[in-house]
Amino acid sequence: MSEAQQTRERILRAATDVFAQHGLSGGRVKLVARVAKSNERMIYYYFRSKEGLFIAVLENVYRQMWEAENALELDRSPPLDAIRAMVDFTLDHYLTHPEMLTILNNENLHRGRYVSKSKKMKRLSSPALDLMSKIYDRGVEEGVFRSGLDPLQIYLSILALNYFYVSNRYTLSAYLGLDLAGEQLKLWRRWVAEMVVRAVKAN
Amino acid sequence: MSEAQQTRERILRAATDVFAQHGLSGGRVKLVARVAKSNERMIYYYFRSKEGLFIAVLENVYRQMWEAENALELDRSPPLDAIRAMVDFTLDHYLTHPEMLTILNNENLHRGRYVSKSKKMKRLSSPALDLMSKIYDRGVEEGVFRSGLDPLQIYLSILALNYFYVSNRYTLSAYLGLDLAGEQLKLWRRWVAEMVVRAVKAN
Amino acid sequence: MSEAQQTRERILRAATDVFAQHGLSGGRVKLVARVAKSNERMIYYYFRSKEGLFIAVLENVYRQMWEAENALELDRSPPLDAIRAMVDFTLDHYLTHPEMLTILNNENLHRGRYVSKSKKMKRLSSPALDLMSKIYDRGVEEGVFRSGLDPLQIYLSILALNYFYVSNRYTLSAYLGLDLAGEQLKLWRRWVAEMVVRAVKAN
Amino acid sequence: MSEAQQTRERILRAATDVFAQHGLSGGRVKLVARVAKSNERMIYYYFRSKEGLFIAVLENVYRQMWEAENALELDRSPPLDAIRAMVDFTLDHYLTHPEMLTILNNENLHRGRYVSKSKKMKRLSSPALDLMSKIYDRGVEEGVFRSGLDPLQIYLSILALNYFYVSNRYTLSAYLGLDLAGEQLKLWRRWVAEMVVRAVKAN
DNA sequence: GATGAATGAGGGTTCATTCAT
DNA sequence: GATGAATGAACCCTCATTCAT
Repeated sequence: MSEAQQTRERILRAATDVFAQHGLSGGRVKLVARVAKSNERMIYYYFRSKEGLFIAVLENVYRQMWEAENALELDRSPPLDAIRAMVDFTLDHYLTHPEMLTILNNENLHRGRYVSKSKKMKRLSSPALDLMSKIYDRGVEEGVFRSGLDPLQIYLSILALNYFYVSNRYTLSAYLGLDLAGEQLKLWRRWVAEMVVRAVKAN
Repeated sequence: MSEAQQTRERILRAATDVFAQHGLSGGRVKLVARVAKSNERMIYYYFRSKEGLFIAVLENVYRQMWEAENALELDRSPPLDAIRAMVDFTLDHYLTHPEMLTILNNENLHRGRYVSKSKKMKRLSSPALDLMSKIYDRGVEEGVFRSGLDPLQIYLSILALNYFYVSNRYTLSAYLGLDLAGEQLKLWRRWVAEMVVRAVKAN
Repeated sequence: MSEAQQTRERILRAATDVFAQHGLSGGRVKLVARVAKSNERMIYYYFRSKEGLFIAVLENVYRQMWEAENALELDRSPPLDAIRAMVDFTLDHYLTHPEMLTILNNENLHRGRYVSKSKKMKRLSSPALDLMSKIYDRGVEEGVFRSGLDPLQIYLSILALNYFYVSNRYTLSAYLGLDLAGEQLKLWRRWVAEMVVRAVKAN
Repeated sequence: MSEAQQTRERILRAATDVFAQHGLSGGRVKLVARVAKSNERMIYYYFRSKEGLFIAVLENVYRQMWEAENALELDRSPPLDAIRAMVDFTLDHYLTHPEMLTILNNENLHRGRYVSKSKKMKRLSSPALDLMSKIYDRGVEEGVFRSGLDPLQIYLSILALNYFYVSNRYTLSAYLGLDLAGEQLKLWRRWVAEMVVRAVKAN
């Protein structure tokens, strides 16, 4: 990778961290420059504006999710195992990419304004959703899943249960007076899998 | 209510809207003043600082949730019906108080920093969680629920499934190319109830 | 003293402290109110404006100096003793009324703008200067002082040597790395008396 | 000097004037920018804050004094002439650098707070004080000065007599109803020299 | 005589951004 | 490709002051 590309990369990574920690309006261009060990001018050179930088970060976050989903190989696993693997994968991805959550929350705050400004992101389609459809169909075929369900809803449920837990752990901890990390996390992982499985299993 | 209190109230409501739409750092004090039909100075008169204002908004959002939960009367409903009512209640509260979601997201962004600065919010305890415990115990007693579950997990699941759907509808719509409002919303409501019921029902 | 007058008095004293510590532009009306255990509105009630308050403080400071000078009884002391008494008096007054120094400095900063706005202060005349004139004349008459000197210059010298020392002790201490209080102060007192005496004594 | 340095210099000069005329809290950043023919932002670019700017001004004032003192060449003058030269030098420096007085007064107001924040000013030592020590020692050696005096006191006396006169001329003029500039100034210069000489001269 | 509520103007400071080199 | 200097607009906040009661 050329030096120039390295600079660009460093800025992008720094921006991901900064926006993840402070949000879009709270994230300072100056801080990005400092974290990236570059200078502000370079940010404008490579990304045109703060908004441009944010969109690049957004694209990167989505792309990483997309690539990770794409790497999933569950075509031949038994349907129930595949479902459990999906749960694990989702939770792990959120835990290892915490920046994703806050950056997506920011997008929600702005009602998806920046996603729609990106040319790259027009309908990436979700590999995981496609996968879930296949798994579900196979499960029904094999008689382990009950028919008539919507794979989208199953998929969204997995996202929801994990997203909420990881995203809200700080306020929930404060509100409920519990520590949601550690042992609780393991229990939650098992509980989510169980919920989803019970939701789809035949009889 | 005195005129002074009305002014305070107007500011608080305006701030709730503004912070809900733009976040904490994106929310402008000037805008709050304009929306409240007051002036900037009064904000500092009543709330000391922008941060003080945000904390007041946060307290208000929590209090409203707490009051709504407290008004729930499900002590004598059949356990399964009570569960379904909880799902409905949660989803409805989120839909009618959309400001809650973004404001809580902001709190999560800052890792609960402002909740912990509030004196009023130290452990409000959640009436809904208590209620869920009672419902669950009764359900087990009556033999309709299977035993050995954690009411907290059941409760969090209801929150998660609804929170995610309402909070992320804009990015999900864009990402998946669907409209999650309208008919889809009704289906989701039914699906959440079904998931939770299946998770807790005896056999 | 009526309650009303007490309030006025408390405000005036508080203002003297506040202006002495922070200067005119640095002194906050709010702080004066707090220190006086009253409220801002009362300040405007009694003094019309911040400037009016400052002028009242200024008048007070001058009046106290004037009264103290007026109480000096040195008409019958031997001239040399009288001179020494003047030195002591001046230094002591500065030490016991440190607010005077900063408030006068402030006046100097503004080139005497506020003195000239006061109706009460138009030419109070200085009792101490008059006294010095008498002492000097007597000293010449008695042959202990040399003739041809200007009592004003003698008087100003006493002021200068004491004013400077008390007023600048903080910066001088920092600049020269010395402690000008304590023992040094005693030596200075003696030195000033000696200087003045040597300046006026015949041969 | 580079253009950038010129900008910095212009701001510093402007700030010296503004703080000298209005004090620290009375001095407006906006005014500094206007006088410097620059803009407010540059002040923060070069000096970080209003306080930083004030400290820079303070350092500059001290440095100028230090340099001027350093340029004094009185090693070979007859001791009495040297003393008189010191008096002239001090008075002239105050007259040509009137900003020094108000800025130092401000420092005194704040009890030397800003001097102690400066890294550059930790003990510059005073060339003039060193010089005075040498002059005094030589004077004693040559038998023209009486022994047993403290050069610091002699030096401070010169400062005091001149500082007071220049610094307080506005209030004194108003208070005493005199004009202290013009002819009076010449007389004062002579008087100060005479006082100091009489204080140190043998017999 | 005393107080809480309200206000406009302006305070210092920081923001994202662009100009030169 | 990289950097220091410069900028205008806007930010949060505080000021002295006045309006009602």
